[in-house]
Amino acid sequence: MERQILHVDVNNAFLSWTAVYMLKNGYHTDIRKIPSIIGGDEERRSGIVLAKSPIAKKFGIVTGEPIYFARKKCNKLEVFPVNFEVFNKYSNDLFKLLSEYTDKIERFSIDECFLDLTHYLRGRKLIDVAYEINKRVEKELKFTVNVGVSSNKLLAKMASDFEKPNKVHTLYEYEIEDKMWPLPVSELFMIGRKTVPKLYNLGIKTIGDLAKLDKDFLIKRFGKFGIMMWNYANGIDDSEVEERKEDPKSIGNSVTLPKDVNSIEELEKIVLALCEQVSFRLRKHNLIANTVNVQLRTKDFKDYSHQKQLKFSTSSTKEILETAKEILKEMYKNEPIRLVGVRADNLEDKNEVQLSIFKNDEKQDKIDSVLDNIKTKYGYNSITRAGKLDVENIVKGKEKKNQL
DNA sequence: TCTGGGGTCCTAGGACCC
DNA sequence: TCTGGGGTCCTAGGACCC
Repeated sequence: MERQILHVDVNNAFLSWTAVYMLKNGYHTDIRKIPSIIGGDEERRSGIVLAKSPIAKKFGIVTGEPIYFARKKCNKLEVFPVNFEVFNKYSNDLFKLLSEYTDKIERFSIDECFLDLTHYLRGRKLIDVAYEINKRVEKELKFTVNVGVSSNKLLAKMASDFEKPNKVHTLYEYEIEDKMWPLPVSELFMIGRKTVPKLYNLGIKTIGDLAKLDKDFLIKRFGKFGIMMWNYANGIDDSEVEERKEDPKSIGNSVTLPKDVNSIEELEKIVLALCEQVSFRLRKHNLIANTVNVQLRTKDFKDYSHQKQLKFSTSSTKEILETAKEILKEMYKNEPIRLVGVRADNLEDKNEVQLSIFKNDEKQDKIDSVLDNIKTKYGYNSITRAGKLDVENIVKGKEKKNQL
């Protein structure tokens, strides 16, 4: 039985949501209608373009490029900051509206959802539901979405990426040849900037070129990734719409430093702040981690990371911090560091793990839980450990940025 | 005034075991 | 003399996504 899948994608999400929020709060200009972007903080060296208005796009501004470059392309460009509280609110509003149509709904990212309506159409046509969602979102939420209509997730997602904004598109199997195969291969989901030149060297320029290629050749050349590329180019995707994302597989926190840091003492303070974030979020999810990973980025953008397994899984700030410091000491080569990250991996559900008497440090658990309650109640920065104070500004506000 | 931060998944190579 | 082969686990790095 053919499945009935929709993909809903918010047009210029961060910019649209900011526009709606500002209009609602008395601002008279709709920033969607001027050359504008949502950008990071240039002084904190996180100044990249996160979203752009259609007019900004016409000036050649692309997502991900430094704001500095974007300004050179358009001197009238207006730059607005991110506000994840606002974004999460509108994201939730959208999810709520879409949940009226099916229980089988997957939040793919802050601004994208998949809906499986196979058993929820009640005699209606999928395309009619798609148009209704498109119209309702615009009318009730004041921002616009593209809706992709098809029989699997990949095709629905490719469809929603066709002409924007505020459009409904179908991409059924019989339409693949006409609608998808002529597109440049870079448009295919999962074909990124490293793969495009490799395919280009093989004479593959369009998705159609890729689809018609010998599957075994691709497997030999790209392994598992080759199978996936070939399947996607041919519109094949059996993956289910996941009603509920399982627990995260890792939890991390990283920060670009306002200035390069070249002292282990300074780095340790930053690691402390990051460990507090990571372990706090672990406990919030009721998860414990078996592996701690530390990432460093040098001033010339070389990334490296080291990890260490713990004897016993934990969510204790103290234990994660101790391990992270050990790793840092081992890997740090006395060079200017631009970014520091801490990540907890190999997560397990705390309730499902039989806690041994030795690893269950009840006293530390209690301290963490008291601190967590205060943080939850009064906001994350209401309480800090002694060493953290002078890096507060660096990490300040970051906990609010965590998408989903 | 140049380049975020949150993730997932895959691979190659080394250690170690039988 | 000439140094297997399969399997698992771990690590570091790199690809991709939004």
